[in-house]
Amino acid sequence: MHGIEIAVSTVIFALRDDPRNDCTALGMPLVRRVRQPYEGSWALPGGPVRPDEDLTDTARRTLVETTALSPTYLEQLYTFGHVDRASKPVPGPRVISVVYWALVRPEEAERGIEDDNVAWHAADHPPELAFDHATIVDYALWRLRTKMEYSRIAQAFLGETFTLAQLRQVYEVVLQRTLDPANFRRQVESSGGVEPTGEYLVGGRHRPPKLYRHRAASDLADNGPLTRL
Amino acid sequence: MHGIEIAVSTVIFALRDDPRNDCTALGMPLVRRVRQPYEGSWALPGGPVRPDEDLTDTARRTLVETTALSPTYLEQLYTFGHVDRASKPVPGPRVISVVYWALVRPEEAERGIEDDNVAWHAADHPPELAFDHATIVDYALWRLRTKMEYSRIAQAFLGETFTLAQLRQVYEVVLQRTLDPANFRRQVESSGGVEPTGEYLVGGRHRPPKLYRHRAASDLADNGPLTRL
DNA sequence: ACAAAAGTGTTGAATCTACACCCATGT
DNA sequence: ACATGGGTGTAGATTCAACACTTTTGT
Repeated sequence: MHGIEIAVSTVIFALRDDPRNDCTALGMPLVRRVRQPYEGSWALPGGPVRPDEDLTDTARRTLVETTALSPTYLEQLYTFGHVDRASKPVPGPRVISVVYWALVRPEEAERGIEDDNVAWHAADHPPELAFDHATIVDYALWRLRTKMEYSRIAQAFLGETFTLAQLRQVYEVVLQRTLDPANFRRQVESSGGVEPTGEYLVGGRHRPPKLYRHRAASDLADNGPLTRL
Repeated sequence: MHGIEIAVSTVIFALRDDPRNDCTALGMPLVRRVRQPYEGSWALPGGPVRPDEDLTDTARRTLVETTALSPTYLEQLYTFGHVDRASKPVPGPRVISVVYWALVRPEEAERGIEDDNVAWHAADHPPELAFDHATIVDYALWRLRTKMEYSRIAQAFLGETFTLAQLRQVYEVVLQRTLDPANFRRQVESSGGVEPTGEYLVGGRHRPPKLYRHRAASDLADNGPLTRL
């Protein structure tokens, strides 16, 4: 038997209201390491793959165990397997990490565990991270932003019903630029990804906006022949 | 120590002239299994990861060992880890496969080993394949076609210099549709991915076409923060 | 009445697509 | 001369981006 360990880690994104700056930002839950190496540093949630467990099940399980979150979107990101990635400060066994990335809704994110060892951080300015997790987060962010432009994953950040302004805000926060509301509306409406519920969101300070829902027909992202799995 | 084995497999694509139909098609080298399970079936080249070997090195090494090919483009595709993927006809240990995909040039493909146990097959009509390799090939094909539309990987199929007609043929064969030569030329020229060498390809039956080369500046595909690795 | 977000309309620019047409070579 | 692929030009359709303007609510 060889000495390579295999683990799953997950980069989790959610839109959260930052109370300090009075704005919403892209957040990411991290767990504090309680063992050497990198004891005390922040790291991505994850853990070893059990012998009878599919990789995506490992992702879901470790996610629930450490953060109590269940994602609306979960996709494999990349497998990091460099020989020395787990043996940098002190020698350790080789670990190959199959990394997933996940999106969760704001309400879901609120329910998540939050204590000294599990906390949300800004996705674009993460603290010092253990192992090669900084690179992993960079790549996950890049994938999120890239995929946002040609798929409907933005909807995975929102609940069952939502207004177009809310959906637009998702794009604006993630892509870090403002979008023209008029053009955005037309783009989304003609894409066929959403459909109006007929209801309106009342109680706002201004004209009540239409509510939309996800169109069940098509998937949030086209992953080709992999969607079947 | 757990009982999960970790291996690397690679889907290799090349454009090859099919002598039967007098046309070029997308080919893929496969190796015949010499052991149970699936003994005698065709499978993707690959093998177990050595303890001191990076994943991409395993891909390169097994590629050379079994097919004698060295690719111009090599990228991680996906990691397949379903519990029962290697224990279908007869029980066997669990194997997680990190799959890569590769592109090789025609001249390179000619040099590759070819015998009873290593042979080229049509990428879109593969024979019965071992394990879940049929799914893997499907996915690799999908990725190739998808990525072809927004990157310059098509150039990895060609040598140092090439004509625009040759580059166009790559697109036509892979995407399985004809492209307007005039519009194709403009698209490619304005993309900045190629630059004229100043030379012309002589010896053809018609007007000698300009020769182009890859522009060294930018990479063939934008893989974000992963390009550094 | 007014402020501000929701939603509609319009215009010019940029891009895509189809196709006409000229150019240069081997036969 | 002519067939054929190499290469340029152009007109119409489609898409994109910017912004004016109307609608509807709370205050």
